[in-house]
Amino acid sequence: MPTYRAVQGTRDILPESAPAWRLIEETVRAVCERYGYQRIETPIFEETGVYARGVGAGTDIVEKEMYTFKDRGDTALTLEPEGTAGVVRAYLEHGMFTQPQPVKLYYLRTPIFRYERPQKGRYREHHQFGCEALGEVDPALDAEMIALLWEVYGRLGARDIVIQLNSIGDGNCRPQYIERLVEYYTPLRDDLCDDCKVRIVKNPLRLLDCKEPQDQPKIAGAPKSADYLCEPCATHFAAVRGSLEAMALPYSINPLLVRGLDYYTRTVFELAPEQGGRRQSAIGGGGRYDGLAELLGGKATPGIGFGSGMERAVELLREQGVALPPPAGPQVFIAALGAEAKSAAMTLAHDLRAADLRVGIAFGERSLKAQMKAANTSGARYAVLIGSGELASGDYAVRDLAAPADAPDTEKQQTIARAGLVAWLAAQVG
RNA sequence: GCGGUCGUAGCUCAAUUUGGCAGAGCUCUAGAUUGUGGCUCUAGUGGUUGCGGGUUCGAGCCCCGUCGAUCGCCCCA
Repeated sequence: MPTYRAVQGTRDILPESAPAWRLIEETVRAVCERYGYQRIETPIFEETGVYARGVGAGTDIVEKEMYTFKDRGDTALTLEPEGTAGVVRAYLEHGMFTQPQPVKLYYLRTPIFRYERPQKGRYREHHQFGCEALGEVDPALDAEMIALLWEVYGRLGARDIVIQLNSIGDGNCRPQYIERLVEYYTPLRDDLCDDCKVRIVKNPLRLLDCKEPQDQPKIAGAPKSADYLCEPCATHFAAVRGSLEAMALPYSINPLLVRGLDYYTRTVFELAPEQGGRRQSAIGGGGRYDGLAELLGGKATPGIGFGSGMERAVELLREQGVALPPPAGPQVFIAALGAEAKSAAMTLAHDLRAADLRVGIAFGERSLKAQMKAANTSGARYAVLIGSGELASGDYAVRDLAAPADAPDTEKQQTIARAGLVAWLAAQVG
């Protein structure tokens, strides 16, 4: 048993999952750029205040899930627990409010750290891609972003994904709504599950997504945020829905959808596989955060964004059996016998790679048989054999590894002059 | 942070109701006439049975602790 293993809740992303990661990354990049989003990468740690103030001191993330430490200069730092706050900090720091608004940014494969109890689809380190659009309140921007996220998963080939949408109001109407909610729940208090007894004080919105059967009837009768929106929020919400309908996106309103970060206002949304049912299966979620920039010390700047978990996306593709592009193995494999031939093999490999071919070489002093075996396993189409005969004549043996096993050797193998070999192979595999 | 299940070679698993220096398949390495793959055959590498205690003449199998995985809660992507 090895002395060290990956620490709890972290995992290695091994070559076998590379095709899925690559497909997701390329899809995200292409779709984001099509929607006019530009890539941004922020540091994976920030001063703790960025998250403590941005995400909200009372949230679980800040209260008990952040990886916070002091560096050698005694600065309080925190490993990024979510993607938005750092991007907003960068927007303010670099004066992006002087650019044409909205400023549309995306991040990809950003590591996110949360000290949680690991389980399937939930890790202490995971990666997200996400988008942030700052400096514009237009509800069309909300709808466009939801469309973007939807398109990413559509292009990936994921099936049965649903969009859930809600509005939780803003600083004007939400406090009043929460009051109503608490008023409604207070008389029912003794009858609530233990978690909800805490929620009613600590995080009333969460009352709405309790899963205890005993509380479901109470949830059904509870006031819903969408019914208590102030006029501007109601207008905004209606416009978002209108734009989604204009694009024929199959969303559904979920009046019970709330999100855990304090900075959300108005629009909140989530993407999840249809049969998952449970919230943990959400593969992306976000919303508007019109108050966040101010919390971070900037001038009032509206914004909207989402984050989407890439490990969950990889798992989703695996579960749904989405076809992935095969890994790019070598096209040509070179086997050599003896030191002089090995040297010639290195030269040939170098020339072939300069001609953009993917080339493998047998290392070590293996028998030709072993080298041919390696060539076969590598998946290469052609094997080039170099021995004393080839060196003397200048004609190299080239074997077609894709030929039928029962074909005669004369059909599988031929000799090609070294001088024309690079061009010949390039033409064959090109 | 709480509760359930589980933890044997790199991988998938076996080891009679507690007892022989712990086995198989796959992978890997080397061979099966001297320089040739895909099939087959042979052999080998590889485990102080997650770790640490305890009970016992004796534990992979029983007990406790611990670490980890997994499922659910909490929360989130």
